[in-house]
Amino acid sequence: MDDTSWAQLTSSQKKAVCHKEGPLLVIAGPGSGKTRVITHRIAALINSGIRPYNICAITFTNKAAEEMRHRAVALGASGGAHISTFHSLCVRILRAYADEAGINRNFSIYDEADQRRCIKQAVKDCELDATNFSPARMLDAISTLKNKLIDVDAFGSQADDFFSQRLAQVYARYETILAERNGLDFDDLLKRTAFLLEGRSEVRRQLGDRFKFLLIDEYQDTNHAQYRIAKALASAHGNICATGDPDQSIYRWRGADIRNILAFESDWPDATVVRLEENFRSSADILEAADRLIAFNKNRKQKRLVPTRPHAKAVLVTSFEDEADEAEAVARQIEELVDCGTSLNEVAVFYRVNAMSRVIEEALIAGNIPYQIVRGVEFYSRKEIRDLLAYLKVLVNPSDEIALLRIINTPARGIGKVTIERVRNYAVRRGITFFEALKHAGDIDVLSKAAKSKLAAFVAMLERFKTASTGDVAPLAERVFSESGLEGSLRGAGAEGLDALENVDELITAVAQYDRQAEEPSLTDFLQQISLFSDADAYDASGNRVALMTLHAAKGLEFENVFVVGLEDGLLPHERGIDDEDELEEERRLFFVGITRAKTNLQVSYSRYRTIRGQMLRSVPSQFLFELGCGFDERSEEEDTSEKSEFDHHSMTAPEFAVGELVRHKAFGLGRVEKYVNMGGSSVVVVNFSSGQRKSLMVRYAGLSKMSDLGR
DNA sequence: AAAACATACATTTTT
DNA sequence: TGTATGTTTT
Repeated sequence: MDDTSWAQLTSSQKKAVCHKEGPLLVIAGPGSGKTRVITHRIAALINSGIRPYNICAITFTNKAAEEMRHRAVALGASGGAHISTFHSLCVRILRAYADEAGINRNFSIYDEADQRRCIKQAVKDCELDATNFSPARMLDAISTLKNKLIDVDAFGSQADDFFSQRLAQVYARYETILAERNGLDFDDLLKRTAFLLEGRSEVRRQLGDRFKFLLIDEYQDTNHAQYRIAKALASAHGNICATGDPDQSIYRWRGADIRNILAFESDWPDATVVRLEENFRSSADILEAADRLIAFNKNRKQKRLVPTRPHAKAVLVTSFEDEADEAEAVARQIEELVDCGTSLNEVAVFYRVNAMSRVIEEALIAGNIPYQIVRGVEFYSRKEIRDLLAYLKVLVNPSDEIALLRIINTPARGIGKVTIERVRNYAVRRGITFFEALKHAGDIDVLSKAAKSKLAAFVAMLERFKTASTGDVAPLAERVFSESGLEGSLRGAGAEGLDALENVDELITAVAQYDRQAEEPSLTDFLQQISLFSDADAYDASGNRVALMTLHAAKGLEFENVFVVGLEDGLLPHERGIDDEDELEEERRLFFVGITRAKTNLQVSYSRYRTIRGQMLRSVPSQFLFELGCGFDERSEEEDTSEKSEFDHHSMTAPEFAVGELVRHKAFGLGRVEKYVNMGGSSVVVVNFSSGQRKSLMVRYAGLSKMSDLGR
C-alpha cells in the first residue's frame, strides 16, 4: 500500500499531526488517508521517545484496529500501543477496575439475542402486553437511554407519560435481570466505563497517566457515551486526537451523534485543526458525482472533494428489468473485468440490506465467480457455536442463566420444561441463583428421583470442566465439545451436522489462535473478546474473491471496481428513513460512503421490478440517482425497452412539472413539487406531501393531477 | 420429551 | 420470503 496521502501533506500539516501536545482534530474527506495519518502520528510519537505503552488508539471496528497495528509496525513503531475499539477498551478497563465499578470481573457480555431474552422476561415480569410493549421496541428505547448515559433512576424520575413510566419499569427490571446474571450488554460496557471514569477521580487519573495520548478514528460515529469516555480519558492532559468526516456519519441509528465531531473545537478550545480535502483514491469522475450528491444534504458544512487523480471512466448509471437481471449483468461485467486482467479482490458489490446478497450470490455462483460475503454476526450466532460458547460461559460465570438454560438440555439429556420450572421456583423462593439451586437439586422435594440424578450428573460434568478451565482455552473447548455430548449429537445428525462440525472446528482453530497470541490466555478474557468480534472482522482482502457487503460494512475500504445495486426508492433511501429529513440525509451519506470506495470503475444500478418478501413489485428509481448528475445509460435503457416492447420509455409522453407546483395524488393527497427530472416517459418527480411524507414518483404511474388545471 | 406441523409475524444498517 | 414461535402428534 503506497503512502501518497502522507507524502502529500504540507510540512505544516505534518508538523501539526506529529506535534506532541494538545488536542488535534483532523477533518478529512474520503480517500484522504486519514486513518494513515493516525498511524503516522502513532509512529511519530513513538519515534520521539513516547512509550508505546502510553498510547491508546481507538478504531471503529476490530478489523480496523488490527490493520492499524500492522501499519504502525510497518512504520517502525514497535507493538505495545493499545489499539482497539471502544468496546474492547471498556472491557479491559472494567476488568481492571471491577471493584471500583461495582461489578464482578467475570461478567458475561450479552449480545442481541441474549438481550432479547432478558427483555422478554422483563416485559413479562412487568405484566405488560407484548403488542404495545414489544421487546424489540423496548430494547431499542433502553439502548438509546443507555447510550445517552441516562440510568434507571434518572429516567424513572423524569418519566411523566404513560409509555415512559412503563418503559422505566421495564428498564429497571431489565437492569436487575442483567445484574442477577452478572451480564453486561454492549451498551453497559460503555455506560459503566463512562460512569466509572466520571465518578472515580483516582481511576481517571490512573488511566490518564497510563494513556497519555488518545487517538480516535471515525469520530463522527461516536455516540454520547463514547464521547464522554473520550473526554474523561483525555481530561488530565488534553492529548486527544480525533479524525473523522461528518459526511461519512452513517450510524445515527445506533446512537452516533454527529455533534460530537462538530463540537470538538468548542470542547477543546486550543485544538489544532487540520483539514485534508485532497482525495487520493478515486478518479475525478467519481468524486464529481459524489460531490454533487452530497451537496443535496442541507445540514452540512460546505466541503469540497479535491481530486488528485484525473478523469478516467464515467460513472455508469444503469437500469434493469428485475433483480435477477441486475445481478446477472453485474456478474457478466465482472467476467469482462477479469478478462481484462482485473483480479477479483479489486471488485466489490454493495447493497443496502443483507437480504439483497442472495440474488447476487446466485448470479456469481452461476458465473463461477468466487466471492466472499462480509457480514455482521452470522458465525457466532450459529446454534452450534452458541451452544459450545454457552458451556464455556457458564464455567466462568455460573450466574449466566441465559447460557445455563441454553445448555442444560443441549444435547438432550432428559431435563425438561417441568423440571427446569421446579428448580427455578426453588431458586426464586430461596433467593439464590439458578445454578446454586441446581447444585442443591437433591434437596428439592418436588423433583422426581430420575430428575434429581440427571441434574446431579449435569452439575458434576460442569464441575469437572471447571477444574480444567485455567490456562489455554483450546484444549478445554475441545474437551467440553466432546464430553458434553455436543459432538456426538452433531455426528449423529447426518448432513447438516457435518456443516455444524466444520463450524465448531473453525471455532476451535480460532481459540487455538487466541491461545497463541494472547499474553496470558484465560477463558474469561477469551469469551469477553470473542463477544465483540463479528464476521466482518474476518474479511480477507487478500483472497482472490469478489467482496459482497452492505454499504455500512464498506466503510473504510476501497476497491478498484465498485457496483452499487438496488438504487430504488424505499431501498436506498430505505423506506424507514424516507419521511424524516435527517434520516434521509443519513441515507444519502451512506450512498456517498459507498461510491467513494471506488477508485476507477463505479456502476450504480436499479431494477424496475424487485421481489420483496416474495412479492414482485414495481420500483421507482432512487432520487439519489438523479442527484449524482450522471444521467442514465441510454443504451441499456433502449435494449431493455425493446425487449419489453409493451412500454417505450422514451417515446411515451408524460406531463411535465415545474418545481414548486401544487399537485394532488390519490393516496398521498396534496403536495408541492420539490424536484422534477424530465426524462420523457420515465420522468420522475419528487413531491413533498402535506402529510409530511416525501416521495419520488414516476410521473407515468403516479397519476398526479395539477392543481392549476382544476378550474378548467 | 421430541419431532412434526401450523401459523403468525416482521422485515436496516452492527459494536 | 423466511423465521420464530406455538400447537399437535408420536
